[in-house]
Amino acid sequence: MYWTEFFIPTNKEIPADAKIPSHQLMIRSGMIKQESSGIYSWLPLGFKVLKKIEKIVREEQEKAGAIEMLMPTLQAVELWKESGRYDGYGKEMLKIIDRHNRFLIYGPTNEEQVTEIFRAFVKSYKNLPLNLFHIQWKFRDEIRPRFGVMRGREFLMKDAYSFDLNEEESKKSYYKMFISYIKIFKRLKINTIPVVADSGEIGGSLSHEFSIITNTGEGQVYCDKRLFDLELDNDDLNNLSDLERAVGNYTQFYSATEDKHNEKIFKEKVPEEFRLKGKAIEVGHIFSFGEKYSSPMKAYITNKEGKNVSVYMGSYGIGVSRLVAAIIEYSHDKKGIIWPNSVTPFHVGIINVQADNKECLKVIQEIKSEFEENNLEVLVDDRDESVGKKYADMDLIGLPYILTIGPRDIKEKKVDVKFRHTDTKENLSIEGAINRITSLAKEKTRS
RNA sequence: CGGAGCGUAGCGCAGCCCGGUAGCGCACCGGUCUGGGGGACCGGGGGUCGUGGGUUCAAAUCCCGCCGCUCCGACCA
Repeated sequence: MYWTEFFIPTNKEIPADAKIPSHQLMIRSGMIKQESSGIYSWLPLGFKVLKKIEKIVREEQEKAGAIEMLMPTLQAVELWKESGRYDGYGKEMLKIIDRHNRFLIYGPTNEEQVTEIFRAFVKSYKNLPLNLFHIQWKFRDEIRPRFGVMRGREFLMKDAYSFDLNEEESKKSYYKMFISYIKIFKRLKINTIPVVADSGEIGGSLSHEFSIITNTGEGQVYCDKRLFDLELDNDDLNNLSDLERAVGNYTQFYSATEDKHNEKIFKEKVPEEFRLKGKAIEVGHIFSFGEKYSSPMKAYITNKEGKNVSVYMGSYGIGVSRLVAAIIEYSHDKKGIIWPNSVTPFHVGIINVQADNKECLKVIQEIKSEFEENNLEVLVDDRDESVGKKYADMDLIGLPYILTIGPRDIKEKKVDVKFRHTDTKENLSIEGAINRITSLAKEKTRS
């Protein structure tokens, strides 16, 4: 992709309304544009990242046995009255009246909807377990939206819903999702902390939040750093005891939110060098809530004995749009964003020092196609701008590998390579640079 | 929802207190020179001052209503 043929409206000025780094950087790098309080357009660069995160989430959820579908954004309020949540959720629900004077809501979540689908089609224990997920826009009419897409009113969320015959089976589904979440966050290169959580409005007994620690989150979290070094074996875990062991590996370490934190236990359990406390951004939340919805909504299944019983459910959310901001909070410097390879909008940025130098353009085109043959995405800054501006913009939008092509170096078939992650530069041969970056990018994109 | 503040060119702001027909930086357009970290010079374009009303000979400026946005607090992926 050439910069002049794409659309990246960058801005040098820090927008007055944006207070936290991710919000400022997303606006300055032309990823998003605010349309209303808590409502944003996703411009091409932001959209690319959003889609990449979405893809990773989808792949991992499917590996864990969840099946993708799509439910509508608008829901009839009747379902919410049936579950008893209509009053509980209250003003956060955006209500819409259609021309027939029917009340609809822009869904803040989909437990009711999916339960309705389930009860319409599934009648037998033989069809269980089942886990359905979708990635859909939600709307919660927050009292005070803030921090850009971190706490918007409209947001993209992956929500999965599990259906099981009984509590034990349901636990299995829950643990599978727990492990799947660990894998997702690993691929996104963010350290998340699973914290035992209140289940809030969703309700239920077993619940974990997955948070990342940054300077600008909301609410304190305390944890044991050793959590971050844990490795998952890649085997598919299918029986409860294996799953329990894998999850237990994580939950054995101390982690607590402010309200549940116990300084004494913290100090007993966690050696000083592993103690970590900071502000948390919640990026995922999983719940097991049994019959909370299936019972009032009569989502019954027939068990082996021929009896009708309420299905056991759980729900599992990931804030996809929030993750874009969360990753930036986690990975940026004064100059701009630093994307992990797995979600970067382009892997390689190429700066053309002299916009009208034909020889440079030719070399760039060759380098570009070679990267593209290796499935790396390339953005060539071919604008007729000063070099300084091009560097500043490249750093701002956060591409991991930045090549400088200029008349000085191409005579010797060399190129300057900047590694954004380490903020280091090397002068390499063109072939060497291509090989090096290709292997680095692939290695880091996988894992 | 309680408290505070803001709305003037695409962005960041000054002007408002003390009323007299709107300004700065960046961005943008044309040109010349440049080009290895936001380059220089010359020449240009662009604003119903959020909106409705009131006071006044005269309102960006004073008064009232409305709308929008932001910040601090209580709530949420």
